[in-house]
Amino acid sequence: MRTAEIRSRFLRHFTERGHTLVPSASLIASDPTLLFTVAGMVPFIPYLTGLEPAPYPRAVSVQKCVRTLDIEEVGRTTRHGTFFQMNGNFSFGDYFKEGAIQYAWELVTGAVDDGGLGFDPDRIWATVYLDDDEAANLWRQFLPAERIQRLGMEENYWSTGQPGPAGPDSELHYDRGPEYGPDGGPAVDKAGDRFLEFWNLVFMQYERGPGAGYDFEILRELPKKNIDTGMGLERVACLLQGVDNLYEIDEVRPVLDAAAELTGRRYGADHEADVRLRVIADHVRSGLMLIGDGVTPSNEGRGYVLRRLLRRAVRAMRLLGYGDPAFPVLFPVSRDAMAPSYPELVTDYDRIAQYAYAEEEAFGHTLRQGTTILDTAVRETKAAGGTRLPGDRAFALHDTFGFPIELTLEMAGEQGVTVDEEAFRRLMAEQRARAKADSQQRKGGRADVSAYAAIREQSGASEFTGYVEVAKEARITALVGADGVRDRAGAGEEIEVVLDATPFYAEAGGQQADHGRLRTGSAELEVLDVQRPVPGVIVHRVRVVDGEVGRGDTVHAVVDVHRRRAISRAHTATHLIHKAVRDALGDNATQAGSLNSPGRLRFDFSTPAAVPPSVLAEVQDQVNATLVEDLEVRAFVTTLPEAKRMGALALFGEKYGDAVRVVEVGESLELCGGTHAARSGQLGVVTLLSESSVGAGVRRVEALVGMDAFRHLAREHVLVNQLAETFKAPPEELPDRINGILERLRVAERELDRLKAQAVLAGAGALAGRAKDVFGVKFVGVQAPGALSGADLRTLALDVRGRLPADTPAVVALLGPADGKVSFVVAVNDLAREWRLSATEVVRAFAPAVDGRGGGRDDLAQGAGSRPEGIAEAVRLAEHAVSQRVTGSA
RNA sequence: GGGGACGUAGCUCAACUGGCAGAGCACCGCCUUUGCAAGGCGGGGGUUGAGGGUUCGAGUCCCUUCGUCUCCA
Repeated sequence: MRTAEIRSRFLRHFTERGHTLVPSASLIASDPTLLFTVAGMVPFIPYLTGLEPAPYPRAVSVQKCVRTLDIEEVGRTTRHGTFFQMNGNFSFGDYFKEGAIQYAWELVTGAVDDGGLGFDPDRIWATVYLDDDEAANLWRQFLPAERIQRLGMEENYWSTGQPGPAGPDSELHYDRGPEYGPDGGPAVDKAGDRFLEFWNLVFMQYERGPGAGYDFEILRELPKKNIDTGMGLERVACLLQGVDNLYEIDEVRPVLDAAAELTGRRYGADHEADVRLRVIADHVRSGLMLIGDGVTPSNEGRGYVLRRLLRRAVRAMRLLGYGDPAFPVLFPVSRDAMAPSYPELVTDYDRIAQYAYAEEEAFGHTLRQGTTILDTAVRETKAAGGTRLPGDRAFALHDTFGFPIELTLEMAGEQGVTVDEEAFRRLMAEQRARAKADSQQRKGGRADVSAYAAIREQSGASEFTGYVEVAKEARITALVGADGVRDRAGAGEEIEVVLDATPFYAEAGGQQADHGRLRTGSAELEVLDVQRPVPGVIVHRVRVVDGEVGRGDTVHAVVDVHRRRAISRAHTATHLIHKAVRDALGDNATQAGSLNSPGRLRFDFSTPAAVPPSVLAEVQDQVNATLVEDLEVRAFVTTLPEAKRMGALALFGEKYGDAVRVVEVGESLELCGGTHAARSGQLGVVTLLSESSVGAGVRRVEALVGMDAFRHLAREHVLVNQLAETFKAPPEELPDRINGILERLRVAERELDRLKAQAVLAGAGALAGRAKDVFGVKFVGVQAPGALSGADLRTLALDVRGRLPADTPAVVALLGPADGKVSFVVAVNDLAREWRLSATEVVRAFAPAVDGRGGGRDDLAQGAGSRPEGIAEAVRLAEHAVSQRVTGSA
């Protein structure tokens, strides 16, 4: 049975039994502390923990998941995949153990013709928690007692590790037969090779207290018990397709085969090669799905995990002897294998391919660079007589240049050199420890998020009324200081205020927070920032300007309208720019972030290359044309499916509830929770300031809106007029005029340099003629004419040296006073150096006479001093140094 | 978030412990030459990413900042 078929049967089974079908959430988890959606229940956490009321009593989903914790195991075991799909049915205070077990049994053993999965009931085993008699008894309806086993907390108890819901669970296993291991059921087959676990039913029954591991207290029974199940889609596919491991199911195997063909390998012939092929198949699929959900390769967070997956796949191809770009072959294969379940992969493929191929190419660059560095490291190791590459070299290759250790091992081995792997691993461990220590230290800062959740529990969510009003009477429901919740605050203090309702917009979606004032009968507070630390709680960070406030006080909340409007105009402009950018560059140019501040905006979007000025001009033109039309900005609330039907743009990874807000301006239609201008005409003018790169594949434009834009343009206008005035040319001729001037300036400067050099060198002949004979050495020691810079002096000295016969040892020492200082140069010819005369030594010998210092090389040295009166003495000392050296060595 | 490396001519890169900013390719001109990456001679091209500091002197050392690459979390 194909994987897509199993998936649709699962969904049908539960929707027929009253479950609401919930589409898979994005792999980008809405919880910012989670890197990815790592389990089927992740999107339901708020309902399962009771944080939010569930919108339906029962639900079913097939959730995309990514886990990279066991990335090293991929390909080596049968069941580790970095991407997998979790089939799950959920009950929120509705049915409990009996329903969960019955539904599961019906689907698993139901006949294929009746929409079931058709497993042989005689091969199904169940495990339950030690004391869970209730579950055990329920299973007895379907299974003989000997195929129901009781296991401990390690296997059959579920908890998050935090205080909150917990409870026993029950797992279904399939007996693959004696060829996979001994009899005895899951209890003896801990590795799960024969009795493969494929469905876990979690019974959320209790509330647990704090404690590490399994050492915690059960506080009470939950008033509303929940069901959370997870059936590994790949595992079931494995079983129903009769293949050995998840890399051989229909959704993965084609990639494996394609990789085998590219590398000329036969799958099954060589264990190590098989592992690599499985790694490639797994990572390519994960990469495809992650990019599909809007993750892009980068050096941090999710993007880094993606990058690592893609690079590991490329690396495995290299190790199999294939060095050309492989993704253009492998990705389309993976896309076609996954398309039956995820048709959007086909429509989004251009965008996905763009990132994947670019990443492979970038890694190719890294590998080429690393190869040359590795080669020199190997050469140096050999030159030093060693046969073992030091661990720090291998680590530097990995750490600094991103060259994988496996390739280092392989390529060093080819050149007959081993690698100190132990040292390498030690350095890796050190780096890991550093990063860990740092993140531990950082954790302290955000512990108080729970405090805000508690406020919501107690006082309910704060209502945002700012779409329709900018002032409101409200009540203070909580005050939070640095040390926690408190009752009062006095003048001068900075605290956080939560209201039951507020017109203040909290920073979100790139739109900056409102500022303004809160006034009570006796106090005045200035709002400095507004944030929403947890959903439903809007926190105003304020400074108490005057008086004293307390919890329960009534306040008059007034938004700074001037700032709000300027921000709103920027936000509306962002939508228009987004639309224009997509019109100009294609729909692949999607928003990757934005910032809307008063009168100014920043808009990041993904696109492969720099945007040419002509396109920017086009974008700016289109936006301003929309402003002139003075279109109405319409905001309305609708359902997500309806919004999608209308073609509204939704950002990746954002979490939208059932009701979504849509903002429409002309042809621009976006899901958006921000505030906007009422009509596009209110924006006045939009002017693009710059276009730049944020990172690979992402560009940024910045723009001004309204009066800020106008003032900017006006300033530029004045500036151009000033320039026209200064250069005596009409504005349109300025570029030519300035280029002409620069060219003339360049010519003049070169001429000046030439004349100066001529002047400097004019005296060179005379100076050379004044050479004295000092014990066989031609010596020129003089105060140079005119005020020469150090560089000029050097040129002169070299010229003088050049004029002296090369077959006689020669020393030239020139000193030039300038601005109360003295610079000096000594040049020595080759023959003089053979006589062991060093320019540096000569300089050092006379420099003190002018309170100077200097040095250089044997043939040329220079320096400077601060006492021009000492020049004559210095010249004498120079000559003395030469004579001493010559006579001393003669 | 924490580390590491690198920013030098249009491109690829040199410049030893601080001491004359260079090479190859590309470009322009002239010459030579019917032959596939043609040869010879000559030439232009640089705020050594930016800013500050140390020093007689900084591409080189120190600090700040921007950018690129990379590892770890």
